[in-house]
Amino acid sequence: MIEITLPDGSKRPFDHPVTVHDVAASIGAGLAKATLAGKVDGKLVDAGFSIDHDASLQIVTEKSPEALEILRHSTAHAMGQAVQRLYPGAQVTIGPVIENGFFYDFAYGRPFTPEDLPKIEAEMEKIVAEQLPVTRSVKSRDEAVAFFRGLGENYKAEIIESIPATEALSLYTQGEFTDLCRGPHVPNTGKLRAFKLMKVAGAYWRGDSSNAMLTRIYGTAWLNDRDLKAYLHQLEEAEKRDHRKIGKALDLFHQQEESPGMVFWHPNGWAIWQQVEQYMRSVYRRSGYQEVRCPQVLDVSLWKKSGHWDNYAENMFFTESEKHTYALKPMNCPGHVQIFNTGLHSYRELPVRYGEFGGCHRNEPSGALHGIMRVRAFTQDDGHIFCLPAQIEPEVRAFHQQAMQVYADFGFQDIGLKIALRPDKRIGSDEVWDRAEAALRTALSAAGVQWEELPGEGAFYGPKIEYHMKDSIGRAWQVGTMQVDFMMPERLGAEYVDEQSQKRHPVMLHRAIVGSMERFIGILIEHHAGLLPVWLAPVQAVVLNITDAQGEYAGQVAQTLVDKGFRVQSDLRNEKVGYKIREHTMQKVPYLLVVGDREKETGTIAVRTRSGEDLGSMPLAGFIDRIQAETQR
RNA sequence: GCUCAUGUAGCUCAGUCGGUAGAGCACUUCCUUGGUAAGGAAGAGGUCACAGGUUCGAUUCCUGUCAUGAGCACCA
Repeated sequence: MIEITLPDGSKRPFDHPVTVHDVAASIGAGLAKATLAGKVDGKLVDAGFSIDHDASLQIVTEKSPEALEILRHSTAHAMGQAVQRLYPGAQVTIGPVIENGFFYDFAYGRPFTPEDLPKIEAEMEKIVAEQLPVTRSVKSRDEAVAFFRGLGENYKAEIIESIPATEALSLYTQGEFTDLCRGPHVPNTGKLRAFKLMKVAGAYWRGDSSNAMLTRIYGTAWLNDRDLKAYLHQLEEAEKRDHRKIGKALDLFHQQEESPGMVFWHPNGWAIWQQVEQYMRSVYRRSGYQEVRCPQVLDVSLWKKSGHWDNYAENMFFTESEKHTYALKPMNCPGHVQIFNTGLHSYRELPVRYGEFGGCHRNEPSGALHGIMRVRAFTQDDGHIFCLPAQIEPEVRAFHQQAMQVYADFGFQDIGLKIALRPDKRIGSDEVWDRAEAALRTALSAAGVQWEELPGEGAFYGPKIEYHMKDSIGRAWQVGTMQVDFMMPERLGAEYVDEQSQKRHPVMLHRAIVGSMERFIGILIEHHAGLLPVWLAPVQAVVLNITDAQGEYAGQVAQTLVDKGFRVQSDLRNEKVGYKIREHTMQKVPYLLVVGDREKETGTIAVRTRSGEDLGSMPLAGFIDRIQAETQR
């Protein structure tokens, strides 16, 4: 006799072991049909799972939060099966569920191409129509290895070999297809719903670039066609926000073949840059940083001392002159240390804070380049704090608050925080690392925020806090960072004199808020879909005349606003006002100021916003008050 | 760097099963002076990414290079 407790608290007795599906059927035929899986004592299991003891049970249907993941995983299996039907000899490797879908990595004689996808999709549809039952079986590790070797699935066998021998493994079979899988899966392939194969890409076996390149096929899967369509639509919308597209349409910047990974800033784009830079300069000033400027090109001897020659050379650009080898700086820290090293510092002076808009060059792998988000020449809002160990925590806390204020001012609320902890390859004692990591955690706790920890991801000289922001299609980019460094001051000979007149090495904190100006502006463009807030907009208003009769007045209005410090242009072309409005609206200019005879006579302007709102006629002074209030920071 | 795809006018894109190319918008000129998202007409504009090869002939086919895109790896 066993008793099954349902989520509503009701209990059902059975005199023999029952499956999840049996229990569902005892409740109703409709529920049985809708059953995708079950949750027994909180553990996800297949619908066919047999319960042999008193247990709590939750039936998983498409309404359950777990449904989508199960569906996606089963859809991945259907794709694996389809590929093996169409391309005998293709080996399946791993096929996990990811955000919005799934992928599967295949090893095959040739890479798959986009042309293969429709065929595979059609075969998947067949598999769905066949309604193949999905069954689970258990094998010992060694049995499983032998089984997959027998099938010629060597990659699979390799994965299983790395699992302890004592573990039993579950295999899922549908028709002729069997794969190793933790499950659960849908009871039969007929349960699969709306799916679409999205793209093919290369991916290294086990994520290691020294291994073979497999073909990865990405797919998306949803509960119904409506959700699938909504997702595809969302992707299209996101594409419209792409900073490369908007950058071209709004004439912000361009890139060209002769300078891969570098940016030509056009007047409009540079206007945005200047706003960001001047804002960040005021942040430096308000938070106790002294702005400095260092050379771009430095002799390699310095990079040998700093450790970059040994650890970073493959990412650096070099140049020669008169038998000396120089490097373009990939980082600003060694330069700041040189400034700190001039003169003698007392512990009383600390913390010393330097800030720079530091241009860096890094020879990034060609495949990593991405618009202005990932470039080879970029400018960091890079600051370094030379301080005492006891000052780490207050400095980190102050930085965090300042950083969050900056993000909020730029319109970002959703910032992902991570702490990257000690890597295997590191310098310094565990005790020092303990202290450094604890300081970061304490500072963030004090700020009352959540973070994710990334073991092994820290820099070799210290742990770091990373601030991440998402772009329009969900890719997360690191912007700000705060790093604790116990090494560089020693390597480069930075010193201060302590209370006992002893020379000591200060702790060095590396910090950036926007990270790279280029990336941050790229994210700004995507975040606002090009509709930059008035204080950042490259052109804040355009004055439009209706006929030549108001040309002079329009010019005066524009000049008055320019004199007040606003970025304003006039458009006096011989075009209809509707034409000009369309053009400047598409250029996303926040305010269009129309002047006709009425405005000219009364000394007013008719104000229209880029969203199409008509604010009516107002005296110029009234508009100035408005835009002034809006652009204050 | 790796896999796949792409590279045609300022922009967005057609096209040539091998016979040196076309649209819309933008641009120039003329007409039009019109009150809130495209007024009309005419014109100019391309070594079809670059370099080799095959061919009577290559923008088209092949190879290589460069760049770009997606993903992987790497990272602000």
